[in-house]
Amino acid sequence: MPELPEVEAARRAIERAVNGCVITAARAAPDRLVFDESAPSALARALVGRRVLDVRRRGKYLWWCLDRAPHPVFHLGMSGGFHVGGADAVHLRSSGARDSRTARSVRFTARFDNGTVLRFTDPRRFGRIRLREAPMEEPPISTLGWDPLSDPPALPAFRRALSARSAPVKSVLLDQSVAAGVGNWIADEALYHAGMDPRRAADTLTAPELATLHRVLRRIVHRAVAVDADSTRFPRSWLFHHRWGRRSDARTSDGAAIEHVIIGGRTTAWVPSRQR
DNA sequence: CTCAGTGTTCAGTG
DNA sequence: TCACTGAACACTGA
Repeated sequence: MPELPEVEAARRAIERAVNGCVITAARAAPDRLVFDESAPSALARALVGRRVLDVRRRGKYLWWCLDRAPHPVFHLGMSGGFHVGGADAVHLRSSGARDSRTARSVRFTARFDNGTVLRFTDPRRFGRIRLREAPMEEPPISTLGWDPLSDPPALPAFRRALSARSAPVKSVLLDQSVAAGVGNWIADEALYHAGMDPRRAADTLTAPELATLHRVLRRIVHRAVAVDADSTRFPRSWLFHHRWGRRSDARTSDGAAIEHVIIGGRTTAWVPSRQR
């Protein structure tokens, strides 16, 4: 799930549930991949007793500003997600295949003094939880480019960034040091609505094309965030609803053929009859 | 059984 | 050094 809109939806849910609350307990599964150099025990130690002053996001990274450093920084990877529950709302150990699968993928749990329980799940374990003294000033967050929601680029900056790159425009959009938070489906969606061939070298785009892409990218992100990243509420006209179908016969809602190519190592859905 | 997948990083190349 | 490409990572579901 996790591109910018999903992470922003998670940020808002967490903020709503626990802003101003004190962490009363924290448990991290022993998992090198997820926690890396911060031992799980160190993570729990740093969090318990701390108050959450703010929940912030930039690109696909989300972090909690506590009343004392270090602060936990989260990345959802390919399959990560937060689950917010009241003291008795979530029974991850109850019966049912789905629940036990979810329970198995819990990598981190925190309890708060208002009874809320927050769980970070990630079956595929590409997600990351790290401690940072000053998240904004340190990698990886300090290396991120502009955020299309909270820090959108002015058109001239957008134009400069793209016209300096010879890689396919799709790859440039996915570059987090350029557009933080843009992921595979948002890049495809933006290029589809901009009528632009994703394989084109970014430095061959004309000024009007760049202006269109700039506008469309912001619109997609805003719309997705406005519905809390609930894809069932994305506009029907979006490529999103059709890109996942069987590759051979995928079509847009009005019948245009969807092709799939690999660009920058990622499957790219596009409509050759509409994108030049 | 095989393959693709809403992401990032790192080694290799030019 | 830089820009770019492709593989690796780990696991699930189609």
